[in-house]
Amino acid sequence: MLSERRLQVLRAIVQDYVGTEEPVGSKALTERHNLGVSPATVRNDMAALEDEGFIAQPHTSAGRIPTDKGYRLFVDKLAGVKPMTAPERRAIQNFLEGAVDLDDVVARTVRLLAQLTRQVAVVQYPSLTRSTVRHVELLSMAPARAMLVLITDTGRVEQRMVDCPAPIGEATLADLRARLNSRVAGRRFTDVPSLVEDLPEGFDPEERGTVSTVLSTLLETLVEENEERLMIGGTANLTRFGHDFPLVIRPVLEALEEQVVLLKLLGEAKDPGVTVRIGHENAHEGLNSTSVVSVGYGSGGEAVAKLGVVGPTRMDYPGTMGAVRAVARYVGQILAES
Amino acid sequence: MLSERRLQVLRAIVQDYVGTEEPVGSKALTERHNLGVSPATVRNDMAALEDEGFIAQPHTSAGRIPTDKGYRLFVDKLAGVKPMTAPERRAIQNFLEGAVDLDDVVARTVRLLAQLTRQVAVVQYPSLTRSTVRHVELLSMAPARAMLVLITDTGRVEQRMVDCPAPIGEATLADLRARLNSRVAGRRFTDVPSLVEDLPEGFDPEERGTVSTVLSTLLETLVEENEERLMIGGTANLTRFGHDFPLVIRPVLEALEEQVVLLKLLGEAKDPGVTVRIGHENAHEGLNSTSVVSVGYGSGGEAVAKLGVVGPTRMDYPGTMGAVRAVARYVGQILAES
DNA sequence: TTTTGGCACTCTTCGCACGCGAGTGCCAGT
DNA sequence: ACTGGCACTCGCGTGCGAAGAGTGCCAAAA
Repeated sequence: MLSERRLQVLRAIVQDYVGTEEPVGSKALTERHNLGVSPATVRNDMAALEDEGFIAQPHTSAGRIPTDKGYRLFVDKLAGVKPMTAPERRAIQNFLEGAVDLDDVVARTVRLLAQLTRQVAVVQYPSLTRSTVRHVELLSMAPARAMLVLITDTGRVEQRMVDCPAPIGEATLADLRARLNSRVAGRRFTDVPSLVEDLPEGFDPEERGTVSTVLSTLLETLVEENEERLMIGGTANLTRFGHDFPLVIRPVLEALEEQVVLLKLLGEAKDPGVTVRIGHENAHEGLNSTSVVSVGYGSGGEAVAKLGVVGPTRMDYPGTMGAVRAVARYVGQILAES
Repeated sequence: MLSERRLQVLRAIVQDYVGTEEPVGSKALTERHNLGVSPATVRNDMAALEDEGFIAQPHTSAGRIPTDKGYRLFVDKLAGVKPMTAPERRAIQNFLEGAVDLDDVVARTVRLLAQLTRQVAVVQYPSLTRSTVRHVELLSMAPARAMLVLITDTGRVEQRMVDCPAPIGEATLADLRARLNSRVAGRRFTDVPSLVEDLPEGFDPEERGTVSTVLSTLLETLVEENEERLMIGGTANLTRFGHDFPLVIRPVLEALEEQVVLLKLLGEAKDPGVTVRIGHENAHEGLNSTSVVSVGYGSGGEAVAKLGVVGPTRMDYPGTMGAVRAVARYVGQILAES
């Protein structure tokens, strides 16, 4: 087990390294933090910490830098979440309240997160399994062509063209719309398939083809709606990665363009609070030199989506976690109001 | 005036520099291109080209690199557009044909462009002044709350909540929907305001407030719809910018996040064909070391939006222009079909 | 007049040696 | 268990010299 002071030394190393971006040595440590012991003692502690794998030295005779494992310990045991100051919280709230619709909320959230953390922000659109259908609309576009519009309780709208096997009359369409809505309005996505299963039976045989075409399109749309989208921003902050960044930045940019990767990344975090994944803890290897700080957010008490930031492992964890948590909280409020 | 051979020298310099990314000297030039003259002659020509401002040398006693003005001449007079090969064209077509809806078309186009040109791709969503309204839908959400859904001929759907001053009945809503559609369906965005101007007059006095609220929301939505959106991709290709890129890449990333900037950028290109803006020709100073190759595309003969790529001034102009033109052409086809 | 070969000159780049300084590890002493 | 001292290791910056690429200019040839 590591003594209390050794943990303090680790904490000091992380803090200094995050600040200076340079390997930190024993002497500098004792000067900047008053640990009450001499450099020699600190050296012993550092040697122990290195044995345990919490810190490492880039080359012999250079200072130490924290390893992923070191950051992990720091995050878990040595540092809390740094709450936002009152003015910051007000600024967040004000900025988010200016949003006019869902897209705008997400867009503003991304900007805000990127600005607060000076890192790359990722925000998932709210939706998914807990979503319910608010309304389904059917419009006739051409004799054998209809448009299906799906509106969800989170305010998202999805449309799809439906090519019918046979011409369809306005009356039938209106009838179908009415029946459809009476069954699925207010219901969860996941419940819809079983609710509409027997719907074609209520129609004339020659219309059933059309009805089931419409229904299967609806089901498809629901599934696609489940495949969540997300928005990213603040990629310019990637330039903060460090001097060696040309090699690091490329896989990160590639990963950020693969929405699938990001969604998986956010999805992995099951923790109810703020989740931190450090360096190699990220499954995607392009992100092995980054840390991801994420948290769920949602309108009610339930989390309906995730948001977070991607930055260098050498980041200000307490501050970032604080910002992410605060933003999630206020976005939740905004969503609940609208 | 510049002699024919001097232009050939400039062309050779541009080609070599684009290929090698290194300043090109007189000797290397005569070796790689058989100009039929000696290095000394080429040196004289280079001196003349430098006097005219087409090329420059980074330091004394290094090779020459083209200036923005040099690239400009190259693009205008010395190089044509390199057409895509037949297999490439087939690949483009196949890839785009897999798209399921408008978003997907745009997304695929971005990927395609980024891959073909190995640069950052920008695609504007089709829409704008020539767009027409396909359908307007009104849904009751709560007693005094309605949802307005706007569907355009390009397949885009926009929705907006409307808070009414007074409760509104289903019947009134249906009535309004019918009247609204009979007036605006099929009409251009720009014509809508005058078409609905006198609509409230057909309603009971106590309903007029609600009606005009709905109408003004509709007009707002149309305006916002006009503010076009765009999608970008291939940012990982920014790492191709060169060795010195840390400083260059940052303003570019910042510019790419400002959709307004990009829209202005694309909007500036009035040329009916492929437009190339080189280096300082770009108004936004973050993009002063990039070139933008763009072109309009559209479903019919008319261009409804733009697409293009952003890359280093040192780029393969003929190839890039060919790729951009080809993609625009096939996207137009796809849009026309759907 | 244009082209060419030659030549001197300018700079950048690279390798190398050197010294400095930060930092380490170890050990003996408190 | 902590501390001070000491020898050792490297990385990093500096200065110098050689190499090489490229230029500009000039006088001769076409």
